[in-house]
Amino acid sequence: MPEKRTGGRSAAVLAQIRTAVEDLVRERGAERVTIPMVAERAGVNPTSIYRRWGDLPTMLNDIATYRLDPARPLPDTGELRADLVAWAGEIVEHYAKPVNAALLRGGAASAGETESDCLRNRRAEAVVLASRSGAPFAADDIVDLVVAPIIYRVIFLPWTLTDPGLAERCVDRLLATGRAA
Amino acid sequence: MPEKRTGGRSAAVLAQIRTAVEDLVRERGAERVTIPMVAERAGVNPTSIYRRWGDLPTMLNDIATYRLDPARPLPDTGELRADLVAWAGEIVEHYAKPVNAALLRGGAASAGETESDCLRNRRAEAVVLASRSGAPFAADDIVDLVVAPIIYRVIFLPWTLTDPGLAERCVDRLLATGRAA
DNA sequence: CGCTTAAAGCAATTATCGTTGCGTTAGGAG
DNA sequence: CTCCTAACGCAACGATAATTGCTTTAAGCG
Repeated sequence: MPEKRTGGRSAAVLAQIRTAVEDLVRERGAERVTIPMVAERAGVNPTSIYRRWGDLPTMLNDIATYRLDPARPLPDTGELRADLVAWAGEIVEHYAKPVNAALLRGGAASAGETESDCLRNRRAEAVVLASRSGAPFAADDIVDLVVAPIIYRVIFLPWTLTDPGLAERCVDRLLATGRAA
Repeated sequence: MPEKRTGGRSAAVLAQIRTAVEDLVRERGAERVTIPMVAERAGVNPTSIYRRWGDLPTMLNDIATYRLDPARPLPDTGELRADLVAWAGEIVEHYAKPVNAALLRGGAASAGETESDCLRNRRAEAVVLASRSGAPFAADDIVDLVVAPIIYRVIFLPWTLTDPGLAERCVDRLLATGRAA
């Protein structure tokens, strides 16, 4: 049995590295971060990082993936629109934090080969929400009409994220399209 | 008169650098490209690049900006839907090329401070198209409903760009929303 | 509680990046 | 054609990133 060692010191090191990455990425932006830098901030030897991930983009992707809530409960008020608004609001709120936005941008740079875990999760959530209410629209519609506009703003127009009506507007457009179809 | 020297050798060097960047970015992804690398591929001295752009993100942004047609004529068939579909189709087609997608991702990494020229142009085009037909919807709607879904797919789901109905679907959603409002 | 060995630390080495000063080439204006 | 100088090439340097061999620590298993 291949023994793997995920706990104890390794876990501690990993945690230190994670917070170091998050701090640095927030302070300087994903691309002005280097591995030795992270190592120093984390109080860890650079070698450990090189050996574990090999490469900075790889590491960033991994950290970014972890960052988003693995299995949080989805909103379930019984009313579809309210659920969707709450869900979209969570996404907006999450990426309104500069750390998460920076990590997303960093991840975007090396995305494109396989769908990043990051967004696959969102897609899955969308499917759950859609099917729960008898699926008046496809998961793709949710992605196109809610996720995409939000993520686009996060990456390219971050200062528009404070707009309080954003989530609602996206959801209403989605519902309108669902009705029309 | 500030003499500027845009032709001859400088132009040749620039062209070599451009194709080198495009090749490398396509081959390895924007994050794994370095300036010395580009210089070698271009058969040019690294110093020239450092002096011209200063650093890599700046250079990538500049190349990417150039890449998208600076002042091409917008489609004008007289019919709104056709114009929009053609316009959206152009964007899809443009970013369906791996080079352009990779450059966009590279730009995304350093975006967020100021709106990248890249997307500002698109926004401007959207305004023109909207106002031409008596503006049944805001520029923001075009961005949210057409640009965002496309760009989102370019970055995170590039393999879905081959979908031939994408542009039309986005435009139709936009028109539906316009009617509803 | 020991054994085994995965993972972290350490140190020395190599590779690579980015900078700078200076000489060379050639674009553009007169 | 000639002059001026912008832009490129070259070479040397300092700084930092990445690699590698070896040692040390401690996770997971019996």
